[in-house]
Formats: sequence, C-alpha cells, structure tokens
Amino acid sequence: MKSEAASTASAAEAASYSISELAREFDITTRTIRFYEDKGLISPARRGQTRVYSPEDRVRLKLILRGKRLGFSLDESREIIDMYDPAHGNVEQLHRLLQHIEQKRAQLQQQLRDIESLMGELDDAETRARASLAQAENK
Amino acid sequence: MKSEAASTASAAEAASYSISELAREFDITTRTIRFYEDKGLISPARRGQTRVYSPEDRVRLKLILRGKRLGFSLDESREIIDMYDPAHGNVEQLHRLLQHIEQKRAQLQQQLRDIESLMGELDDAETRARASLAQAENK
DNA sequence: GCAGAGGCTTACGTTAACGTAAACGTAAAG
DNA sequence: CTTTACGTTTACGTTAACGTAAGCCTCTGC
Repeated sequence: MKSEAASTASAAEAASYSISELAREFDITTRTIRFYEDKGLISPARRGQTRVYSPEDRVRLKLILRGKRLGFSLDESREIIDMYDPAHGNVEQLHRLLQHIEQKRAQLQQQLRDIESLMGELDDAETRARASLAQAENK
Repeated sequence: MKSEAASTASAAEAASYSISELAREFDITTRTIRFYEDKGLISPARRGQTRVYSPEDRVRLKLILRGKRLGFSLDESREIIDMYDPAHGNVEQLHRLLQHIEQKRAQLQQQLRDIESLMGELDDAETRARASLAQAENK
C-alpha cells in the first residue's frame, strides 16, 4: 500500500498539513502563508505553537492563489472566499451578497473579453514573427 | 457636420489628445499617465513643454489598462506592447519572442481555467444565497 | 492686468504583499 | 550532547504603482 497523502496514517483521520508542506506544494514561502493568516485569510489550528492545516485551510490557500493569478488583491480574494461561507445572516446581507456576486461576474466577463482580444493579438504577433523568420532564413 | 473627435478640425490631420482628455476618457489621473511615461510605456510628442498624444499613444494606454485588468504588472504590459512593434531584429530575438508569446498564451489559458471555475462557484454561491433568501421570506 | 484653467517638474508619502534577518524553542538523528 | 531540520515571533526593508502637494509657466476671457 502506498503511503497516504501527507500526514494521514490509517483510516479516515482527516488529513493535515504542515506549513512547509503547503509551501512546497504551492511553491510559495512559509512567510507568505503566515502573512495570509495575519491578514485573516486562513486560521489554522495549533498543536502547541505549531500550525496545523486542515484540508479546508488548504482549499482556502488554493482559492487565494487562484485569485492572485487573476490579479485579485488579498482583500478581493477574502471577499470571494466569504461568499462561500454559510455565514450570511440577515436578508439585507444576502441581497448585498447577490449584488457582490453580480459585480464579480461582470468583472470576470470583462477579463474574458480582454483575454480573447489579447489571444488574437498574440496570434498576430506570432504570425508576423514567423514571417520575419522565414524572410531572414532565405535572404 | 458634427464636431470631430477631440482636437482634429477639418480633414485628415491625425487626431491628437491632451493629457487631461485621455485621463477623462479612461478614468485615470494625469499623474498616472505621466507615471507610465516615466516608466517608458508611452512617449508622447511635445509642443513646447506640453505633451501631445497621438492615436497610437492612446492605443498604448488602452493596452496598459487592459493589462491591468488582467493583473499584469507594468513591466508585463510593456513586454506585450513590445511584441507588437516591428522592431525585432535578429533571428535569435525572434525565437525568444516566439517563446515569450507561448508563455503568455499559457498564462492566459490558465486564467481562462481560473475564470471558468470561479464562474461556476459564483453560480453555486448565488444559488445558495437565493435559497437562504427564500427560506427567510416564508419562515 | 489679473484670475482661472490647464500643464509642467520635483519630491516626499502611502499601500499592498511579501522578503530578509535575528533570536529563540524543540525534537529526532548521529 | 550537539548538529540539523523545522517551527515560532518580532521587526525592519523593499518594490510597484501611484497619491498628494508645492512652486512655477502660459494662455484665455473679462
């Protein structure tokens, strides 16, 4: 039997991760992970002094990093993560949440358009570059 | 006859823009535009001291802002803009350019995947929020 | 002739997102 | 028993991307 995930030994003991394990997996530094905790984006458990990360913590980290790839600030990523929580109390807050979701959707749609046009331009640039290359070779 | 674009009077006099015109159009400050110039992203002409922006300058500005929406740094945007220039000299540079284009494409594809998943999660979040709302209303 | 309305330069200030380093604790390995 | 590996806190440093403000031209309308 192959060794299991990271720290789980036998049955269903809910895997946990050390800070350096996560750092390695996502190619970031431990400093970065602690920084995110400082900013209130993750709240790992503690065994004594040492941080112990749950699978949920790991998912949060993933969401943060995905946000980064999309150019989101940590505050924006926090907002998005909060949309996931079942913690939205009253009706007014729910309405605000829905508005917020709509805004994010609009932003993502703009990004889609931006990517589409940029992709086209990259195609053009490649075509021109290949043309220049061809001309350079048989000159 | 309706008044033409910004500063062009009669025939084909190649429109030009003042810094504040561009600032208004793109909803940024003049400081920001000058900052981009400082960083070598735009190089407007001068009439005396005053900056005079051509349509090409305006396009560059647009590209920078699109880059920002995609989370690019100014350096990255500069690289992308440079891909457009017909200034790639020798063969080696052309090969590097092609590699660069491929990298950007890969990055954009990752962003596409990220947007897709985030969109799906926004849908889920909306569904849950609407469910909570419905339950709150007929409780 | 002077008050605005722009425009310019120079320069210090600010925020986000970490980097870097010091100084210390602890547990397993040789 | 002392490396070695990993963990912790605290704190100052750094870079990008502007914001903000001061001080100074210059043209246009009244």
